[in-house]
Amino acid sequence: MTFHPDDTDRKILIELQADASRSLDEIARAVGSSKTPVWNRIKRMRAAGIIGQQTVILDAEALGFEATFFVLIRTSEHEADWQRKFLATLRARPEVQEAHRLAGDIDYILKVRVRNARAYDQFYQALISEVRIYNVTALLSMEEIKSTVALPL
Amino acid sequence: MTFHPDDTDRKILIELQADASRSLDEIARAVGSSKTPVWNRIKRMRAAGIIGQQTVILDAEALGFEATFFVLIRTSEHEADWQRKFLATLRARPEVQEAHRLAGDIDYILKVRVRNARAYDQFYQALISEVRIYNVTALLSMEEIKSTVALPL
DNA sequence: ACTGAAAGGGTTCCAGG
DNA sequence: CCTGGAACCCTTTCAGT
Repeated sequence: MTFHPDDTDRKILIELQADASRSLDEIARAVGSSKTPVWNRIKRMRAAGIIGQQTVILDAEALGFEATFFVLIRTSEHEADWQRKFLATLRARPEVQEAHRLAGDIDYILKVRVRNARAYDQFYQALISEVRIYNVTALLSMEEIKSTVALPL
Repeated sequence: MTFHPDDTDRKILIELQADASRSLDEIARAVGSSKTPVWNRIKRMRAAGIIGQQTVILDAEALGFEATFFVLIRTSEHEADWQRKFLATLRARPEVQEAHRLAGDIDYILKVRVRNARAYDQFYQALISEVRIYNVTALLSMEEIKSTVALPL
């Protein structure tokens, strides 16, 4: 199930991660190949789902999203039904940018991006009214030191 | 310093976040406008830094990045010098996808994406050998429930 | 598997309303 | 500030090596 990129594939992925707006010609030159082979490789990796969504990174602060919270959640409920509802809630809430189920005594971690602390409280109230949660700790980010979606290929 | 997108700007940003590979014509149709005005708005927002990097989301699992850790860090050192070195280390390490300075008794949180637990340990050993850290808790992700970079515009 | 070329479509820019 | 069009560049495909 794992994909094993060769050297050229890996270089292509690095280039696309860094700047997906460049032309095929530029990418081909950067990886030391030419248009058609690069195009075929990209097409193959797209079809295989290795290359997914093409998107644009927006300046969250400039657009007024000034508060990021990491939310640590402990629950006492572990039935399938509770979990299904919890996951559906998280996926439906656009302010939840990341959600992970964890090993260990904290069960879930969320990354929540909102305009301000009040918006976080509204999210929090909505969440605990929809599903039973045993314990919540919110960590407020004061400064985003680093943020990337690039994999260290 | 905050940018106030009008309705059309906001629609354009939503479309670009969802799929930046579509043509200007398609985006213009989706937001109920036409090519030139949409092009001018995108150009303006790019120049202002509202629209940043254009990138591609890769399938981390398929490429063999099977372990994600959230790392909670407490430190006793708060001098400018220590902090400068710590930040430089984080920024230099490609396995660190996110790093935030926090309010409260946990000082930093990192999101670290690696191939396996052993690679995490190598990162951890390198980190603590470069900077003094008082206390570290690593939370291991068992399941990525949700992951998006889109802002809830 | 790569090269080169050709057709169609897209981006970018500009004149005019 | 929008419309429409023109020029140029890119993507996509295909035949040939």
